[in-house]
Amino acid sequence: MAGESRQDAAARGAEARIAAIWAAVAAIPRGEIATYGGIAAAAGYPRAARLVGRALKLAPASRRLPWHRVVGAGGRIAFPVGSRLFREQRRRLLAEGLLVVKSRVQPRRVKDLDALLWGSHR
DNA sequence: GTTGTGACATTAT
DNA sequence: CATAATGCCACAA
Repeated sequence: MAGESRQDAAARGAEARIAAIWAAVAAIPRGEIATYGGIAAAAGYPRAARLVGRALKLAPASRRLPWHRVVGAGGRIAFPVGSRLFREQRRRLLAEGLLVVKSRVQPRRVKDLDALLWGSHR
């Protein structure tokens, strides 16, 4: 029987990786973020961060992936500051209650502890 | 088959 | 903070 070539196997493997990455991205909870490296590791391919970027670029819009929740190391948005995609990602993150300052997503932090302890109560 | 590039990361300088 | 060097995977020229 016709065995598959190495290239065929490689292509098949690539599809599996892409699918695993899409699944990992889809699993990011609303209001939270993950890094490219983290997604790669979660998908079972540590140190393949670049693959994540490629997978997202190839993802069809119909997939409705929360791609905006994927950021670079240290919470950095991976697009050039001011570019169309940069603004789009920042807008979506802000819409989920995340704070974005200078191309960087700020760590989740209690907004106003005083209010939580004293103010909102009555 | 080699080279350059990319929605990246990590470490060193 | 910026650069450079490596590692990683896929793809185009």
